[in-house]
Amino acid sequence: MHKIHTAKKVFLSKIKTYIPTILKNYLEELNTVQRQAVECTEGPVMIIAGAGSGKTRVLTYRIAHLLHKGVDPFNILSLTFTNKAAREMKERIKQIVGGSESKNLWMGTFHSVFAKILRFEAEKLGYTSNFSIYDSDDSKSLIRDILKEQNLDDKIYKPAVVLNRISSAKNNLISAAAYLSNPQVQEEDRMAAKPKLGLIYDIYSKRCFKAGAMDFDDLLYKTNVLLRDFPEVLHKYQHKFKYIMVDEYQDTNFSQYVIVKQLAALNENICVVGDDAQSIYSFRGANIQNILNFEKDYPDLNTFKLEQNYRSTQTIVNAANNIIANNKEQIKKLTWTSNASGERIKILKALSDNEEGRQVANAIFETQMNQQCKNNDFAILYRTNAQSRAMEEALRKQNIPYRIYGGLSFYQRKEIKDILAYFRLAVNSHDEESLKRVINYPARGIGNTTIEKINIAAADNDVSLWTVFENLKDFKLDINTNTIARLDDFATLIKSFTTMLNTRNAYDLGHYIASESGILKDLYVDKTPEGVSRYENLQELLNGLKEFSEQDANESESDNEVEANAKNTLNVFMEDVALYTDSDKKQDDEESRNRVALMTIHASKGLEFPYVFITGLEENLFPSQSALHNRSDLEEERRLFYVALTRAEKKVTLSHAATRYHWGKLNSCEPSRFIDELDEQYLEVADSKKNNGQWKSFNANNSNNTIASKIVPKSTPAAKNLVKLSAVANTNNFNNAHLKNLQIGMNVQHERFGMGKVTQIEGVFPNNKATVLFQNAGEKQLVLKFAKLTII
DNA sequence: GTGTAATGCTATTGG
DNA sequence: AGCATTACAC
Repeated sequence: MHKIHTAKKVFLSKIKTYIPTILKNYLEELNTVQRQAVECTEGPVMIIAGAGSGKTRVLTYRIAHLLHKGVDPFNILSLTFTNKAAREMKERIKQIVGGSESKNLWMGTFHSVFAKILRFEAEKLGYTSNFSIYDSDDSKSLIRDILKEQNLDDKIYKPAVVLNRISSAKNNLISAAAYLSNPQVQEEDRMAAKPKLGLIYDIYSKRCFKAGAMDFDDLLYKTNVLLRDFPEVLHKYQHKFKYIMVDEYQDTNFSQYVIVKQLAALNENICVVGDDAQSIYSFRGANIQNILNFEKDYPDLNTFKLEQNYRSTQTIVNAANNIIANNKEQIKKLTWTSNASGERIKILKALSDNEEGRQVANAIFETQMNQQCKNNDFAILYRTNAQSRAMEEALRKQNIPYRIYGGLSFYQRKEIKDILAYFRLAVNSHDEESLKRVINYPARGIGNTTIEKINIAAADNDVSLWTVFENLKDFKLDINTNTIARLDDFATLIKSFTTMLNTRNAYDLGHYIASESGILKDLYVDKTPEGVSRYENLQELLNGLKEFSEQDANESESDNEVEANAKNTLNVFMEDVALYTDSDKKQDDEESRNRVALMTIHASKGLEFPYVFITGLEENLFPSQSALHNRSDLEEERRLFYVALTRAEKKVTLSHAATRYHWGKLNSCEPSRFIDELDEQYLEVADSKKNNGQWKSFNANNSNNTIASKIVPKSTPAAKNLVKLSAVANTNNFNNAHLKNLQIGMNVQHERFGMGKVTQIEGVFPNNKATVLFQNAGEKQLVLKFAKLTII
């Protein structure tokens, strides 16, 4: 108690310096525990924050509080899970303490913060500050090359699997040398019939280094190497980051854990925030033990548990607790809410994945008609990205605008990767993956045989491809003079781009490269719809460059000491671009924001929506097939379901389909065990679970027809079910039969919108829509089978 | 060396 | 089903 009091005094004394903005007393917006967590700024702190418990608010205010106490923003490091979260948090802090202070905070994802530090310290590791960042496609492509060169079978050494192995080695701080010399690891690989994994890892690392490139895991791994091998660097950052905060701590891996531990070792002002119940990233090395063991690392720890949920209804909170109670491993906590009990969870049963989409789209439409709400009040969540297609089609048919988050991101599109490869080459010509990508795109007569010869020369002399390029004559290659000339032209082109890096801004140079490389023309000429879309994407990237180039110099001025007057160049743009994701893209206008959100459950972490649809609740899909055979994987799937449920504020709707396409083949599906785990008291239809079991007998391998009676002969028990189900699905269609004779000009009464007049009718009953002009509510489009309308 | 047809692989989640 | 790589004709 005493501590809290002191902290408040300090805060009050500071008030004089921030007169206008401070008037809002942020501490009063917090509940007791939240406030304690905010005010406990010294020493190790762990905040166990249940879903919707105001975690972001606590983190934000804690930083604001530190600033008010007079801590220099340069001394605060805050690690978030996404760049978007960092941006939003910065924005809120700015509102509380004012802009000039918040700018200098170090805030971002592990990857972006430590990429920045690595660029600063690159020389110590033998890199230059302009190193490339390989994304996983680059990494896999490099692995494929290595396999070819080593004559290894890519069916045994699948690139994705190899990369995973390398990735988990790095995340556990095992170097290639350590990997090769560890008898246990070697034995493991021999047993798995993949004895060459260590060799591949070793070559892979060397090739990345030669190309001046780091992959995603290197950004963490090399940071560890830096802090381990250069004590003066460690000391520097230990002194710099006097206060460290880590969000979503349950999803950090060993490599991240060690970085944080090292940096915090001097001051021990380390605050981690997390929820073990929401740990869902073990597949990329996240270790739930980091949060479970935090107490052992810091025995004099202060722990705060945020257990009151401000987001969801009681039904949702209780149902989520009911689900997570099935997990064995967890920190005990009781999440509760004082919100209303709210609506029960609804379950939609569909015959096929397409029908599931239709039902979800209809339900959204219906909710929008009954409750006045916007498109962005809805989210459709799924376990795998492939499920988005059926949802998209259904939403398009209903004319409901939507936006897909994740999936194939903008920056992963071929045309974007192509132009970025040129940019990367301009910044770092040794970047091997970029060079291979565009050396003959657009086609300039440099074929595989020539590239192969250069490859061999580079490998024989242990230099990068670019070094061979730059010194073609010295390598005495067996290439005809014509081709030599083309190679020289290409090298000259790239060099000319490089020389312009410091003399032109990002947009000018980007546009110049797009046109000089021939990409702009190549995409412009293609008038197919896909080609047009590619051209538009390229334009969008260039627009982004333009915005970047025109950024107010003041905005970015404070960032760091170097490059005082070179903030708008292409190399600066390229520093972050590899770490951008779709959700980092700004979307300020109402039109692009007011859309139904479609995303995987993983991508929904940290977000909230009034209405949430969790789709594809089927065995082998959710929980995923690969999670069924061991307890901890299954528990992670269950935590994933917990995360999905707790995204919702008002209402959750679950859906599952009896059949689903998988690789072009129709499969039958059983409802998920997670539905059975939900207590019936939380479900809208009490008997909705009763007939689940009978679906097992349904086999739809030879049909893609959605009309039930046509699929299976009526005599079988399964057929009876189907008829019954389709009847259920159809009841909605006919409960508005009295509207069959609705005509233009008729006066009608709506449950919510009041009196109105029909101005237009389109479509055929019962799938028709009417446009009604209401006296008070304005013009509305109503689908008649759902509309709460009466003819007057 | 380039363009098109055939083949084969993929889809668990992501920075 | 959709995309990427490979095979083969020009």
